[in-house]
Amino acid sequence: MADRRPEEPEMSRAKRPRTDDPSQNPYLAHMYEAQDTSDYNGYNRSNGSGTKARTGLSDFKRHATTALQAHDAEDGPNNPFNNAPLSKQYFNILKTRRDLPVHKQRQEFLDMFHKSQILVFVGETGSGKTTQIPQFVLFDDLPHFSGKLVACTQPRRVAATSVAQRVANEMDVKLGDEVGYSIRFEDVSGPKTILKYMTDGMLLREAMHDHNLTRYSCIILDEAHERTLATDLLMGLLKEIALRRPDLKIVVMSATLDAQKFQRYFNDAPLLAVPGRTHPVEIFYTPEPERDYVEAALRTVLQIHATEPEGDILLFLTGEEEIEDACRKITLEADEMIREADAGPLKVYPLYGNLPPQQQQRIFEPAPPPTRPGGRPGRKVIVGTNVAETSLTIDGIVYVVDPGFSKQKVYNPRIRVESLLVSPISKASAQQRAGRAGRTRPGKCFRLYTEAAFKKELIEQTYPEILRSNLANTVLELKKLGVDDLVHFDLMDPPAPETLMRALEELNYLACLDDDGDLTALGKLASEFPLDPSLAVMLISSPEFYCSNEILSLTALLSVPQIFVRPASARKRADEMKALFAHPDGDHLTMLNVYHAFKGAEAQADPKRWCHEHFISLRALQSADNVRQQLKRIMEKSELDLVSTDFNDKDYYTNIRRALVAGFFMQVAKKDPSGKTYKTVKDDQSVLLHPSTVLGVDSEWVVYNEFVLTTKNYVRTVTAVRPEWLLDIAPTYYDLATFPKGEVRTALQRTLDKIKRKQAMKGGR
DNA sequence: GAGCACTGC
Repeated sequence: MADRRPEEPEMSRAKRPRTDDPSQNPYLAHMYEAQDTSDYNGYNRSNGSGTKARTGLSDFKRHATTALQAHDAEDGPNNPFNNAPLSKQYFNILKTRRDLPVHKQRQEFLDMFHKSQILVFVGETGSGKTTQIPQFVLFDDLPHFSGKLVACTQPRRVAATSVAQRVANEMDVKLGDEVGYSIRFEDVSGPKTILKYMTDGMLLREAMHDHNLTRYSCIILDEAHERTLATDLLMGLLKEIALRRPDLKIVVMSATLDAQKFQRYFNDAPLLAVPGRTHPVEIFYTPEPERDYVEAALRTVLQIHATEPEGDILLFLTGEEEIEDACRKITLEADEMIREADAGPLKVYPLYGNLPPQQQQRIFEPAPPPTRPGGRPGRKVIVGTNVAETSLTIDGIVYVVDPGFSKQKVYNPRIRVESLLVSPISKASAQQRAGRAGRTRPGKCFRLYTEAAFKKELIEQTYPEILRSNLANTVLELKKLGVDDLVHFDLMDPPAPETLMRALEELNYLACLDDDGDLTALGKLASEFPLDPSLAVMLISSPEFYCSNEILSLTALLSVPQIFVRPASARKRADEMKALFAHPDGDHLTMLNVYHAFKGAEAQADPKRWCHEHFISLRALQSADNVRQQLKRIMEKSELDLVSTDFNDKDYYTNIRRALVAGFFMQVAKKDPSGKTYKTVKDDQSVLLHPSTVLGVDSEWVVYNEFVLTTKNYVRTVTAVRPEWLLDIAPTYYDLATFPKGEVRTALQRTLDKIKRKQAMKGGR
């Protein structure tokens, strides 16, 4: 395969496009959609046909309006929602809005909206659903007359903010007035707001304090097919709220594939489908399975460059290292092709979440021009992770190379470990990837697997997040949301009973749930924090250990991405810098040292430079600062004291280590007698300390923040603790009467005996 | 001796 000459047009023979009935090809479906030319009831009539100027929407009857009425009101001259004169820009945008596919079905939408409390809306990309449907709702639901709001949820912050801005422009209002958004750390909405875009997690938070979501007259769940944890929980809640609140309207918006599943779930709610506006994408498969998907991907990219007409390439790989490696290799090979075969210039861009935003933006740079006038056209290649599948859309992509893999979170309830695994993608994902080739013009998608594999081996949909996660946090949230009977809570995909049991058990040990499974006072408090239960419990307990200021900082640091930067080109220097902050008792204390140094005068004088010099991520620290502020406000509201032990006190660090145990007593490992490996307590998993640790090998007992499953089982971010603290701080979990027999129990028993002897001596004196 | 896809509160 490696000796294949680039100019050989093999692809047309080996990777044959599908030739079976094209109308059955789901990827070409949009070519065959019924040409809808009906402008029902003359609704699409031209502008200015003698309709009088209308102010406001005073003669609109709620849930009995027509598309025509809304159309007239939109034509101005004044803004129907605030009576201000409409701008020229407004009318320009209005014209383009009326060209969107959803516009044709406005009346159809309203008819269904009137008849049904819950409505499922399916719209492919380019249909305009995210921007238009909420506006259609506004003109009929008239939330401002009842003092309520229409909410539209998004899985991601960027989507919530950018769509809100766009819709504010479309409605000719200032962002934050009639149209606003609400995301973590930022609420741009006010008393005038009638349409609020928000993250699904944010609406879930609101539901915790208002179980009926009474502020809202209509809730639109967008991108429901993504099945985020928050969306799944919201769907379950909304199903219940709908019964308690007949006045609440619910619209669930999704991509086509699983529409019927949503319909069924919502008691056979009516469904409205709107075609998208994309170009056909031709799909090619490999005739034989590929052994090495990275190698095959590189080969395919280079072959496209050599043989296919102008157009940019998007290649999907699984992770940062793989991507950087592939970028290097493609660049090298392309340079050779340019030298030896007069190929056009090729620019390669990596794209993954960890990339600084500035570098992420570079993918939008135009493809390079020909090296000389009249030469072969240039091309850009983007090598990206799944971010390119959902979060980011890049126009101009004509070729997609899809090896069929992505890293996915998996949860093993038996050993209570979440990990990332390179796994085959789903059919839905493959379709989404292919669709990226048809945004600006007809494109091609090269799948590096056989057609038979696609049909038989790929699952239909990626498993929803709720089936792949530790549910401790979810269960706590549900309890706080007033869902007492978890087993009968109607989720679209109920998680495995074992996963639920594990979560309940974990929360019971953390004393967030009592033995009846009811929320305790501690549990209620913990649910107020946007944190995992163990972190929340550690934070809430920290005043008892005289170090809540420090644990507050540490909790924030543990909730953001890795603060230590270690570029491949300067590993040694980075390690030397990290050593400056190292605390002999562990990584938690080391992180705290970094934070304190960062907040010191020298670093604050020029934080960017200081971080760069010390191989610290400024972004991570700034975001930790943000999180810290938010957590601090919640602590103050909950009347939790902010205290510190004097830095010169010998117990300063000891107190912090003891507080760690209060939340992480279930994440403790003990060194094996062999002295090399560790065993997790209770689960008896063999683990190694992650090589990034500052901890020496002489620590008998450690708490760890996370499990990392790669080639070996590692525990990362570890700090030394003493066994007597475990017995003292978490007596229920470390109850030796019920503790599994083994080395760990024997060691704990010895510790207990020692404590008893000491006490006896004291008492005997 | 180094393995964090992505999102969210």
